[in-house]
Amino acid sequence: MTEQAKADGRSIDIDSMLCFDLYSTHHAVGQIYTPLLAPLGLTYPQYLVLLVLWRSDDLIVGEIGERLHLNSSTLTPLIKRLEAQGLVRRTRDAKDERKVRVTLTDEGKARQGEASHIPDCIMAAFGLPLDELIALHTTLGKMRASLLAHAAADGA
Amino acid sequence: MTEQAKADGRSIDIDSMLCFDLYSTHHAVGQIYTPLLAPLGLTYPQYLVLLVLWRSDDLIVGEIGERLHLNSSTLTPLIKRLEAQGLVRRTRDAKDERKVRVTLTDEGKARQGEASHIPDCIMAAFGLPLDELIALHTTLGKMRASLLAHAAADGA
DNA sequence: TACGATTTAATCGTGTGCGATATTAATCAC
DNA sequence: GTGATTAATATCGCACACGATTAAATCGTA
Repeated sequence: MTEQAKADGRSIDIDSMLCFDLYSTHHAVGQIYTPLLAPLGLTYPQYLVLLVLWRSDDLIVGEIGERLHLNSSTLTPLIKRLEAQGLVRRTRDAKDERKVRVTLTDEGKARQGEASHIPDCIMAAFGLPLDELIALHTTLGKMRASLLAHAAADGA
Repeated sequence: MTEQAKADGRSIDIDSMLCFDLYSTHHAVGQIYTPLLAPLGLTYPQYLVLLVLWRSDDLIVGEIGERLHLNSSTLTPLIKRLEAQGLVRRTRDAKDERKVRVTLTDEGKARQGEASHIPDCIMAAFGLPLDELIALHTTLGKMRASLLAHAAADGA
């Protein structure tokens, strides 16, 4: 058992509590997004891919994967579903045929307008003041960087 | 578009950044847990179920689901996999045959000792001082409560 | 007692996610 | 310039995760 579990009552199992915090808050976010995205015919990961493309269109699969920390085995079928809905096009790069360029269709671009109300809904659902949200963003950024560094170190 | 996006450069898209923070930090936690749990033959959700049972053995499926915010369609197959590994037993409650009681086997109890090094590994990987971790726990708790309240309100 | 409503798990279909592997294209070595 | 290596995407198998539905047991109440 952890040392701090014995030394300090308030920090018992802070590790598993925090992991569970991330796990369950992430789920709770999903429960907010699902009804907002359902009318647009999108899932949350699909919305994330569109967010990336709305910011900078015409990316290859690997570039989307870098931004979202997803690999091709997840992205390929997901992007094909977006293509089946007519929101993006998948075309082989003429210069390098290994690459698949993903570009928004007119309908894919139009979805941005239809989704424009979502950020305010999310901010409202967070229920925290802006400065606290920014602090949270900073803390989670540091934590993620540390976690990824440890994962890479153990894997090497 | 959000109002604060125009007013304050640092808070542009804080909503999607924060959702992505939760999403990707959660994933990063998974990448830390996976190699730690692999020698025990466990996945992270399976480990969470065992954490719950180690704390209080002999729960019904619904009680585990309450604690982890998971429903039976996720838990039933997951617990069956734990049963197939000989870590838990599933028995119908004699008093109320609708309920399935989940209890640890001796081998399931023994896994707790084999997993005892994990919390310290996780704490180290977080890379943040304890007070910051406790503050994060508090913030995420408030956020989760707000998100769930909004989800319930919209659903009703 | 009977019978409709509720509770509890289980099942089904869809959509992520990942590791391992395969496939194809490009590049490097010599 | 050909063979080996590397890079980029796709495929496969497994394990979540959820909503909707189903099935069985129990409860409430007339």
